[in-house]
Formats: sequence, structure tokens, C-alpha cells
Amino acid sequence: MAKTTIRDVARLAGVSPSTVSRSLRGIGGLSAGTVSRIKEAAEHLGYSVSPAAYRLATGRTGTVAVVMPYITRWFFAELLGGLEKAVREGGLDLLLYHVGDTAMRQQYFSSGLLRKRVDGVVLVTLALTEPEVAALRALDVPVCMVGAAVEGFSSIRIDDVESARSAVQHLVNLGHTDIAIISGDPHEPMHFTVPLHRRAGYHEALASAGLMARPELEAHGPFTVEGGYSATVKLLGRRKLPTAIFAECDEMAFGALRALERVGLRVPEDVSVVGFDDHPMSSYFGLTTMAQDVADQGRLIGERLVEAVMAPAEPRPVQLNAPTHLVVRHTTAAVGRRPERRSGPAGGRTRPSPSKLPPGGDEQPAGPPELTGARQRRKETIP
Amino acid sequence: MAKTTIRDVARLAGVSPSTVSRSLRGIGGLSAGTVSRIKEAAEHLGYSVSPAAYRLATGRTGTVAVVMPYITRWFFAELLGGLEKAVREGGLDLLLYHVGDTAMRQQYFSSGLLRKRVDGVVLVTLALTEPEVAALRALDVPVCMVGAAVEGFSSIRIDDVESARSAVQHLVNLGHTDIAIISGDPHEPMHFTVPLHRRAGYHEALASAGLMARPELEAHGPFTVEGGYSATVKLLGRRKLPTAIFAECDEMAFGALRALERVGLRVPEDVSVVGFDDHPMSSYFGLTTMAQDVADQGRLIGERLVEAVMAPAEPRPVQLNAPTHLVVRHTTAAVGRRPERRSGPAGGRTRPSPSKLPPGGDEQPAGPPELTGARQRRKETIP
DNA sequence: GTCCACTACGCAAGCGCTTGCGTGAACCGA
DNA sequence: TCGGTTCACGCAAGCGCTTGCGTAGTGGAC
Repeated sequence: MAKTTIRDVARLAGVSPSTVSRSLRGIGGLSAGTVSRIKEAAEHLGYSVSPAAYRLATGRTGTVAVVMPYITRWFFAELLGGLEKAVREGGLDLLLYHVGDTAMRQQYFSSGLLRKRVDGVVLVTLALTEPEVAALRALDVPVCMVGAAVEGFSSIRIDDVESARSAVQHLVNLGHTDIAIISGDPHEPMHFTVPLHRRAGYHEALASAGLMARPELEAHGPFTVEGGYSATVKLLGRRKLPTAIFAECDEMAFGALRALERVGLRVPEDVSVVGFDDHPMSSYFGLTTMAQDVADQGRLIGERLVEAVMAPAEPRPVQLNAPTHLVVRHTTAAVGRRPERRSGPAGGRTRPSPSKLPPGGDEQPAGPPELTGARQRRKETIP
Repeated sequence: MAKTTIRDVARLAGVSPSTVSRSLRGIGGLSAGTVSRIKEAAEHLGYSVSPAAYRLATGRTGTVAVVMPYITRWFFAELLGGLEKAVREGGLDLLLYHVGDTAMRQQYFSSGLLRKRVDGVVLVTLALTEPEVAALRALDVPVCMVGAAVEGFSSIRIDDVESARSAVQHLVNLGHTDIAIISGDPHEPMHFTVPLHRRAGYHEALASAGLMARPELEAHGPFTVEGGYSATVKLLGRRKLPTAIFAECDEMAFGALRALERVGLRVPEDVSVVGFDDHPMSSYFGLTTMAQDVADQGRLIGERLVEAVMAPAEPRPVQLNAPTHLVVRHTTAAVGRRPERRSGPAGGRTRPSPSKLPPGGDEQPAGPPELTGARQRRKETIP
């Protein structure tokens, strides 16, 4: 059972291997009777074509690679989920490559680790060097990118600059003038562009509001809770305190909230915070944030790649633009005053006694945090 | 460049393809001069063996599959990260399979989707049926499991029962007698065993403390923040309120904290909460939890699989036991009284004025939450 | 100088599948 | 009834690599 070949099927069906191949491959010119006899025999023997032989004969691997700099971080895991689904539904296998550092990038791109191994590849948030792009082109397979774009490759991305600008504009609209940013380190070795773009959007918003960009309002750290925490601590140690903080991603915003809480600053009364991504925990924190649908981006680019891999002639690359929209929750308020209405103790400020527990009845109709806590929610969608 | 074959190399080096193959493969019996000439030629041409041909000729795929029911959830993403690293370092490729529902399981196991496609597979937290086990054995490749164990397969897992028991025992030790559990749905279709085991540990702890298991202290939900939130809401809607809650995973615990906060119950003054996993955000919440090192489990089982795949004769399967340990933070306290000493506003109770900001100096030595907020931390390690 | 045991390498047969080309049989109209 | 199509399928040549076996060439022992 483990090693039935096409010949076994052919023999059982009383035909030649080539006929079996054609039948299984759905190539015409076969009589209906033969086809069904073959299908039956194949089924009976539990036959499945040997991928290795198929690959060698056709040159097609039926496999695509996804290479990403992180796996465990929310954005990447989420994207991978959407991608896997699309690729699987397209009938392709998904090879996972993690590029931890620049040395590994060398391996993956320059040396042909991917060569002859995949029919397509998707790169996630990788800012490629010229040699890397050249190596990728030499692969001669469709390449898709998310969070970046290169001439000749399909891509999907949000408009980081405009989205960040819009997030910061929200703070401006609330009257804030001392708006800080906690951003990714602009000098990390992988040269991610996301931090750069979001920072640019921050500066754009400031400029268009006639505000000066002041270095003491900027702090860096990795895109993690701890990164946001320590960046905020840096911010708080400086002379001038901001009344609002723009975090380049939600994880950093969580860290910021934590740091603010620890020094006794209230959010949003003392400091407004806006994040970026709409991480699932954001609704939990009531975090105002610029939302994007990451799983959907994975799905879309996955479908695009499947299409390109399957198509006889490679279709023109497309540059997709994923939408973002501001989700206003409870971490932002007009400068200097309390938010208009708060739904319950969302900020942990008021503490009703336990007697305010929901009245009896086993199935209290209290939905998830997002639903019940979204009184003053609002959306603004960007292209 | 994209299609240099072994023959090109052979020609350049002035030898036969078989000699090139032996040389590249490191098989002895070749003169040093020939070897270096071949290496040089190969390098010059940028040659790399065709995986497809290699596979067809040897029957080895150089690839392993990891199949998991979730990708985006923390545990799985984390595990995948450790796994990928180990597998990559072992020189193997990693194929990612997501089994969403039981129908897909059918596909993956019964139909030989994996057959002839991989040299090994690792299953994550999948409770296999007999036919599935049989299908897996029929693959005739090493199989590794995490979070489960099957005779003949290597595995790594924590002791869920004992760890859960120990977590609940912590609550018992604090004097709690009304201890609730929010657990995974025992009747979900995938038959995950983790919720079952952790629930069993909960019951063991109760029993050994002479406490009755009361159904009104149990609520179910998926292993997510929202699952924990809604399960807790159910709990709070019942007649008798618990003084402590054991959440089967940290995400659920986060949801529980949120639900408690929303009804004005203080943690840990009114209700203690203990989670399971030590999710990175747990230190952020000050959550007391039963910690496990998931990435390390991925690494270990990955190395194990590599070993088994590479070995000429398959080594005996091993059952690894990963340790867990209780991390006591700020969400648990003795029943009916305030915690002894709290480090700052960790629970969000006291609100010092902004004047209590860290004194000047740009680099306040305030580490990540874990470090500065761990005054009353303690560890207990389980085998 | 002969014989033998190595050494270092080439030959060729696969691995299991695809596919261009070729061919016998069935089928058509005349 | 017959030549020409069309249909349905078989042949065999690869795809690029590995490997068991065979064999020139080399060196040493006699």
C-alpha cells in the first residue's frame, strides 16, 4: 500500500501507465469506460502519485515557500494563518522559512536554497537589497510580497504612511500638541520599512498641523510589549511629558499602557494612547488603534500566488492595497479633559461594589469586550 | 545558472556524473585532487542538486511536516517557532499543515496526503483516533507528538493533570474553598485532551483538599480571551460567587480578569485568578500562572525528529516530559484579605499623582514588567 | 617481470512519472 | 467496399540524480 506505483494501477486497469497518467491528470482523449476503470483501480489500491517523480518529470514542485522574519509575533502568525489556508485550498504545499538574521538571508537568497525547491515564494515585510532581488528574479518563479513592494513582484500592503498619519491626526483633532511616538528602532539590521513609514506618517501629521517634531518625543524599541514599555519609560524620564503617545504597533501600545499605569498616569485623562494593528487584545484594553485585517492580507496574497503558480503564462504582477481604519475606543480623549462618557469601569477607574454584579440568570447577555465596550466606537476607512 | 545539472559539473571537472555525486555526498574512495576540482566546478557553476531528482533516486524527501489545529494561537505559534529552528538546523524543510476541522483530518490522515511527501511528521495536541494512528503508522516514517502520546511515537508533553492540580493547590493553600474553573469545552469535535487533563487536575486538587466539585463552579469556552470572558460572565451570573478562578490557559485568564473588572470585582482582593502557560502578556497583567516553555518543547521535539529522520536505523521512540512551574504574581492572594505588600499600582488600585514619575535621567533603570514587578514571585517546578 | 590487491573512477540501471509521437481500430462518407 | 479521419491508447525517451558493479590503472610483494 505504501508503495503502489502507477504501473500497479495500470496493470489492474488493464492499460498502460501513460493512460493512467493522462486519466488522473484529466487530459482528454480517453474513453469514459477506461477513465472510470482507472479511477476505480487507483482508489482500490489507495494510489497517489509520487510527488518526487511528478516533480522530476514536470519540473513543477507543487510547493510554495513563505519566508518571514518572525513566526511567533501576532502579525506574522496571523498572516501565516490566512496564507496557509489559501495555499492549501489552491492545492499547494507550504514550506516555512524563518530568516532570523542577515546571515540567514544570505543563505536563503544568494545561495540558491530555494532554487528548484518551490514554484513560488512570498516574502513578508522584508526590505530586500538589490542582490537579493536579483537572486529572487533568478529563481524564475512568481514572487509575492506583503508589507513591501518591488517592481515585477505582486504585493499587498497597507499604506503605512497614510494610516499612521491618520492615526496621529486623530490625536491632533483631539487637541493634542505634545504627541510622542514609540517606534521601532530605525537602525536595526534587517532594515524593516514599516517603522520608517509609520514614523514618516507621524511626522506628516505633525507638520500638517503646524507642530514641530521634537526628538525628545521619540523613543525606540522592538515591536513587543516590553519594547513599548521600555520606550515609554524612556519618554517618561524626560523633561517634557507628552499628552499623547502614538505606538507603532499594538504590542508596543500595551507596553505603553502598562508603563503609564505604573507611574500613575491615567489613560486617557492624562495621556492618550493610540496603537496600530488592532491586535485581538486591543479591544480588551479598549485601545484606540488603526486596524488592519492581517489574515485577509495573507489570504489575498496567497490566492494571488496560487493563481500565478497555476497559470500557464504568468499573469502581470499586481500591487494590492489593503484597507485600514481607525477604531476609536477608550484610550484617546480630548487633551486636558475627561472623556465624555465611559461605559463602566473600562479604564479601571471606578470600582462599583460587588452588589453591581449582573442580576441572576445563568446566561447573562454580556458579549465579548469588543461588543459591549464599544459605545463610542467610530470608524474611518482608508483606501 | 538556474538549470545547471550534475552533468555540467562533471564535464567541467572532467569526471563522470557519478563521481560528482559521490564527491558532493562525501562518499569516500575519491582522490583529494578530484574532490577539490569538483567542488570548485560546482561552486563556479553555482550548482545545487535538484531536490526532486534526489528524492526520486533516494526516496528521501528531506522534508518533515508539522500538522497543527491552530496556527495563530500563542501556544502553536510559539511551538512552531522552536520547531522550525530545530528542523532548519537539522537541514530539513518544514511543511506546514493546518487541520481546521475533522473533515480535514480525514484528508490528511486516511487519504495519504502525507505519503511519499515527508520523511517525518510532528502532530501537535491532536488526539488521534485508532484509524488515524494506523494511517500514521502506515506512513512508515518517524512520528513525533507534542501534547499527546501514542505507543510507538516519540512525544513531548507537560503533565497537564499534575500541573493543573498544583496550580489549583496554590489556591487551596491560600485558603480558597470556592474555586471555580473556566475550561475548554469538553465536547468540542476535535477531542483535545488538554482541557480534559487540566480539568482532571482541578478536580484532583479539590478532592485532596476535601472540597466538593460543584457544577455551578464550572464554565466552558474556547481557549481565547473571549472564551474566558464569556465563561467568567456565566460564572458571575450564578447564585454562588467563587473566591478564586482557575483558568485553563492564560488567554482565558485575561478574559476572566476583564470580566471581573467590568463588574467591579477586585483581583486579588475579591477574586484570585490563576492561569496556565505563562503567556508573554501574563507578566504584564501580573497574572499568577503555571508556566511552561513552549518554544523549548518545539525545539526538543524538532531535534528528536531530525535525529530519527537522519538515523540509518530508526531509534527507539522516547517520551519526553517538559517541566512546568508556578509563577506567583499578583492575581492570587489569601482568601478574604488584601495581599501583604503590593509593588505600586500593579492592580490599578492606588493612583499616585504624576509627581511620582521617575526622577530625571533619560535611562530610568525600570526593566520590563516581569523584572520590576516580581517582588513576591516564587517558583515551584514540577518534574 | 608477473601477479594480486587495492584505489579511483566510469557504466548503466533504475527511482516513478509525464508526454510527444506513433499506430491499430473504429468510423465516416462516397 | 475502400481510403482517409478521428479516436483511444501504447511506446519510449526523458526529468536529474544515486549506486551496485565492473574495470582500468597503480603499487607492492615475490
